[in-house]
Parts: sequence; C-alpha cells; structure tokens
Amino acid sequence: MQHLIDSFLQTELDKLNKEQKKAALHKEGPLLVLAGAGSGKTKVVVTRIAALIAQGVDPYNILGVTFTNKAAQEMKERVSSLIGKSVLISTFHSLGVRILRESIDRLGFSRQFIIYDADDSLKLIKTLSKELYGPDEKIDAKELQSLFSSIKNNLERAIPPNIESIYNLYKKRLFELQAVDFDDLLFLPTLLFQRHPDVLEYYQDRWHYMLVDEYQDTNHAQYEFVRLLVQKRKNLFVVGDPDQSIYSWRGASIRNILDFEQDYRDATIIKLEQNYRSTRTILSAANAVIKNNDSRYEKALWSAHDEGEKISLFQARSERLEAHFVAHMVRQIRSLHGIPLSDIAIFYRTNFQSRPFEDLLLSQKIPYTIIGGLSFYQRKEIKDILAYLRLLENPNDLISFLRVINMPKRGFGEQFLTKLTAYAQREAIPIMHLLRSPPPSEIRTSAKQKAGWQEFATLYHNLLQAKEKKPLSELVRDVITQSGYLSIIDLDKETREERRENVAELIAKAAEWEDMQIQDMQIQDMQEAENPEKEPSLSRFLEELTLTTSLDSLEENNSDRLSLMTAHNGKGLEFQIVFLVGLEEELFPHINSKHSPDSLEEERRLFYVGITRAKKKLFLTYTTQRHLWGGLRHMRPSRFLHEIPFELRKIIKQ
DNA sequence: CCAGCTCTGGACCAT
DNA sequence: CCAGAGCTGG
Repeated sequence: MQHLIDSFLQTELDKLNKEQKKAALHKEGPLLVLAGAGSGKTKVVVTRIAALIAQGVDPYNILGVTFTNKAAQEMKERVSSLIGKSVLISTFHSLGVRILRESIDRLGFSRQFIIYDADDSLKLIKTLSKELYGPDEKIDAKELQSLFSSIKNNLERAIPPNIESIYNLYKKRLFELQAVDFDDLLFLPTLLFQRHPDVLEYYQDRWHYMLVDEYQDTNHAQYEFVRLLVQKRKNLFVVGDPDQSIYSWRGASIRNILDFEQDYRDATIIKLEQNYRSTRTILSAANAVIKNNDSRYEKALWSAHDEGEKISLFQARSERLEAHFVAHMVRQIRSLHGIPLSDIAIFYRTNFQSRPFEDLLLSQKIPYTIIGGLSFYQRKEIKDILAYLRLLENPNDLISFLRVINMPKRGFGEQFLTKLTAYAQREAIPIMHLLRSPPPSEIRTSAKQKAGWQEFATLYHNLLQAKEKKPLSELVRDVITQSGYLSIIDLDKETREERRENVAELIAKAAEWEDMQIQDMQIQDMQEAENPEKEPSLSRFLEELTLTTSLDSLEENNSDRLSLMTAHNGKGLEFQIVFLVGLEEELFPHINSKHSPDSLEEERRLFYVGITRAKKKLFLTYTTQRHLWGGLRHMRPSRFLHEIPFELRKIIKQ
C-alpha cells in the first residue's frame, strides 16, 4: 500500500519543476513560497497536502486557508481527487465563524450569534449615531464604518478620542444584539486566542500544519491569527506574490509577506519564477510595467512559451464605441479561432463601467455573465425577505426588525420606532418579544399602528410555526405571500416583473439548497464529520448566504458565456483572451489613488494582475470621452499604457 | 406623525 | 442614476 502511494505521489512530483518540487516536499517549519503569476502555485499547494498525507500526516491535522470560497472549493476538490481524502480548506471568514460557533461563549457571546454584513452594520451605525448625537447631527456613517473596520483589522488598542464613545457603543450594542460584524469574524477569534491560552492550545493541537494562500493580502488581524495558531509547531506554509497585493484598502499589509523572514526565523524561501500561463509578449509587458514599482521583492518571471501575438491597443471616442469594438472582436475571435466565450474576459476598474458592455452584449445577443457587482442577495427585495427569515432565527435582530416592520407600510414611522427601540433597549427585551403584548402604553399609538402591530404579531407567530413544520422553500414562500410583500412589489410597474422573478428565484434557490444538503448528508457518512451539525436548517442557510460572495455563487453557471468583472475579481483566474478596458487617467489609475505614491503603486499592481490573467492575447482599450458624474468628460489615456514597451504592442484603427 | 412626493448630491475596489 | 433629505397634505 505504502509503495502504491509512493509511486502515485512520484508521478505527481514528476510533473513539477525543481523549485515546485522542493516546495511540495517541504515538511516541517516555516516556508514562504513567492509564487509569480501563473507559476503553478495551486498545483504546488495541492501536491504538498497530498505529500503530507502520504508521509503519514492525519488529514484532520491539516488546515488550508484561502480568500474566496471558490478558491477553497477548487483546492479541496483537487486534493480529494488526488488522494481521496477530505481536508479542511476554508476562507478566513468561514474559519472564523467555525471557531466562534465552537468557542465564542468564552467571550461571553451566545453561540447562536448572528452575522451582520456591511449593509447591516452601516444601518446600525446610523441608528446609534442618531441615538448618541441626536437626529439633526450630520454624521458620515460610512466614514465611521471604515474607521471601525480598520480598528478591528489592525487590532488597534488606542481608539481616537473623537470616535471612542460611538465605537464603544457600537461594540456594546452588537454584543447586546448577539451580533458580530464581518470584521469580527477575524477580530474575535484572534481576541479569543490572545485571552484564552487553553482555547488557543486546543486549536494548535488540532491543526498541526497550516497553509495560507494569497498571503500578500492578509491584514494584521489575520497575520496575528495565523502567528498564534502556528506558534507551537511553526509548520506554516504560505504562498503569495507581493506584486499582486491589491487589498490594502481592506487593511491588507504587504509587509506581512516582505517581513516573513524576520517574523519566522529559519524560514525557507522558495521563488517560483517560471510562468506556465502566458505568451512571452504578455509576460514581458507585465514585467516592464511592474518594474516601475519601488517597494518590491525582486523576482524575474519568465516563460518557455512562444512569443505570441502583439498586444492590441485601441482608442475609442466614447464608452459605447469602446464596447462596440470589444463586442466586434469577441465575435471575430469566436468565429475565426473557435475560442469559446467562457475563455474570454472583460476586466474593468469599477463596477459602473459594466453598463455599456451589458447593453451592447444584450442587443447583440452575446451571452455574458457579470462576476461580482451587485449580487442577487444584495438586492433590496431579497434582503427584505431575508430579514424576515433572520427574525425567525433571532428575535434580537434589531436591524432586520427595522427593515421589515414597515414593509409593507403598517403605519410605523421614525418617531414611533425610535421610541420603541429605546424602550426595548431600556427594558433589555428582545425586540420581537415586545410583540407578545400590545405596544407599550408609554408610547403613543394610533389606531392604525395598533392594527399594524397586531397584524405583524400574527404574521410572526404564523411564520414561527411554519418554520417548525415546513421545508425551507415553503417557509420562504410563506414569508413572501403572508407578509404582504407582493403588494409592495406591485406598486412599481417598472420593476414589478423583475422583482417578482427575483423573489421566485429565492424560493427556487432555497429548494435547491435543501436538496444539496440532503445529498451532502448522504456522502458525509463516508467521511469524517467536518461540520458538527449538517442538517438543513434556516440558520445554516442564512449563514451560508452572508458568507457567500457574488464571486462564488456564479460558478454554477457553466454554460458558454463571456465573463465581465472588475480587475479585483479577476485575481486567481485565467483566460485565453483578456480585454482590459477603460484605461484612462483618473479611472485606472483611479482618481482616489493619486494622492499617494503607495496607492498609485497598488493601482499598478492591479493593472499587473489584469495583464497576467491573459494566456494568449491581450487587448487594452480606452476612450477619449466618457460620461462621468452626470456629465460628459474628456479623458486622457492611462499612464500605464506608456509603460508597455513599443515593440510589444500594435495600435488598432477603428 | 406618517406617507408620498420632489429635489439634490454623491458614486472605487469587497470578505 | 439612485438613495436619502426635505416638504406638504391627510
């Protein structure tokens, strides 16, 4: 048996180059793999996990962390198909939830906590700032939100005095509502490890080998989380590329990777410099561009592929004509070279740029899919229905309550709700429990409100019963029909059709999810239990939705479609043909990055990420005029275009 | 005090 | 181009 595994592993290892092999066979101690774009890092990570297991490591003791569910899923599948074993590979955020569900009681929280997404937390901040400063004070809630976020992401101890009171109130209220925000999913596990050595030790003894992908995009909380977890055994395997660090605005620090040698003594460093993805032309262009950055970890990416075609440069006179050119080229490439649409992508800097492309592709009947952007679950009608569902799970959920109490209109306005919230707060009663009796007598209540109150209470009662008895999809249907939500949808004739389709889609998705859970449960018996409780429940459905990004949910779409996405969303992907569009000053590089050299370098890294997604052919386009901020503006070509050597590009005339 | 209307000002990237 | 502020009638 052992020899069988060995020979099997040997075949896998034979597929790797010298450096890749060295990384894959690394067993103990800290290791940094500097993996250039397209250098086969996923293959290395997967083989390394297989090698560990072949050497007798229990799969249960291995932990892999990635940034997106999609990447985690892919790695998991590849490991499983290679050695037939299931290994825990998760995103930082899902891992945080897992740890908190097991151990958050040590921080005084209930294990039944709810997760507030960015939208919910913004609403809470707005509510609190009114509470604290009065309704007339103009407070930039978004600004506060991002300050709070960076405090948590940087594990800041000193809170700026001017925001201290509102920050503390925010934390206190989250605790009272038994809610955690997105940043807490990293912050609280780290806090847990710092405060409770026994908890830390428990997890250290569970995961002996840790692998972290995209290490260049970790923030300080994640850094600390990882550091604590591997402290005992020091078996940390990180993979990353400083040149692809593009999330500093989310608190990521490029220093984490640049300082790896200092942080982990005796660290081995391996550079993967052979690119297996792109033509030499594309790679030379990428190298020429990134060379302009000062803060780098020097490495020379090379390719054994052919020179390939020159990079095409196109200047349009409007965003509409830019889209026209792209659509035209896509048709041509498809018919002339037989390249499927699924192997072609359009990358842009900001989401609003997708508009003209969508319009044109729609009218020309070219199938496309938008990856990212406003996801299905961020649509108003969907969030409203989900808020009803969340209240069934957690009667404390103030934000969801405020979202749906007057949806449809039941006569409750700001005045009433402010008083009611204050009342619930003072009496320390979960907001939904107030519905067990008539509105508090100290709050003036009109006849309409009394009726609305009764109606809402009955609805809640009925839905709670439906939750116990009916399958999830039926429950979702009940929420939609019984709440009266359909009457709101019908109000607006313009959007009526679309919104009806969306809520119907939600019912379908719930049914689909249920089926999948049941299937999973049957497979689950074969493998070690990885999730303590796997029965399809409302709470697990809701949790998965909050953690599933638009990026992840669209992978099920396997029909032949052109992909449209931001350059950020393109990271980790590759396509035969890539169009990088909107390459204009103040757009890419974005205007907000002009103030500092650091953020300008990050823009350049983002451009680099975009270029290196292309395998065969790269198109760069820009327009001289564009509709921006409500008006028509003159645009200048991006400085990055000038960084591409002449001999690598050719200009396409319209 | 709520609901519906008009007006205005703000809009990068996202787990 | 949409969300939230501001205004006014019920």
